[in-house]
Amino acid sequence: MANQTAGGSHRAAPVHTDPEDVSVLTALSALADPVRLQLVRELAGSPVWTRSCGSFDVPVGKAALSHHFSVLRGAGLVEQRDEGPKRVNRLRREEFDARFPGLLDLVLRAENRL
Amino acid sequence: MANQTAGGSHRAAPVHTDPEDVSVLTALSALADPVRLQLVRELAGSPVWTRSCGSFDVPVGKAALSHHFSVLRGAGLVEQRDEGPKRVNRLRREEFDARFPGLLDLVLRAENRL
DNA sequence: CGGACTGTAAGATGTTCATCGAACACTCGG
DNA sequence: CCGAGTGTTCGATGAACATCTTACAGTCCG
Repeated sequence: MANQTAGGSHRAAPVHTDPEDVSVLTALSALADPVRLQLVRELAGSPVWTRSCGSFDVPVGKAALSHHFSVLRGAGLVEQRDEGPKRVNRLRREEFDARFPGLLDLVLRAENRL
Repeated sequence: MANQTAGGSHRAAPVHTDPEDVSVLTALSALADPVRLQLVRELAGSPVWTRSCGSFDVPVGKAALSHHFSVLRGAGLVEQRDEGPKRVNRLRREEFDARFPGLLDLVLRAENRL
């Protein structure tokens, strides 16, 4: 019957935090980690809603990966949506940029090595 | 004979890091701490070279304080100079801003609660 | 249904880091 | 030279966190 994108999954919906409710400290802490930094960067270089959690080339297991995405959600950086068995991601560019102007741009600059 | 600012103290000079040599990760990590955030903010609101390390109203002992200043120096955020028995500080606004445009401005905005 | 795939949850482990207390170094004024 | 003031270093402690392993909960396909 109902398809994935349509009806709605029976899975617990991911908890999202509005960037407006995020403190500077939380935002900086979220970005101050090599793995999460790479996630954000890869995400920024991909079309929206195209990357599932497992599609990232990071050197950690899926449990840790799940944790990192939880942190990114809590910082208002990433939005997630269930699409069949996968959970696809979107970088909340505009919303996050409205709350912290220039921060994402800064982090995404190639000049900024690790 | 030689006065403090002139001759040069016999004390170990503080180790400074050029903002140009600082990674994004280091910069974000340095700012992702409540005590250091407060130090930077207080420093930004004071004239240059007027604040000694002990003049900040932070809820930590002097040992921890010394550590935090070390981190801030390592991130290219603060410059220190010995002035008599005191060590006075300067926020490296322009230099840091050249390396990470907008980051300091963002952190100093009053709108950004802790 | 059963199995492959994807992600989350819980518990254990190890490391990093913020903090403190105490000892030390240096400067300056009596 | 001594003492007050200022800051650093060292060792230890405790908390936070990143990670793993294992177990579990969904979704989809045959």
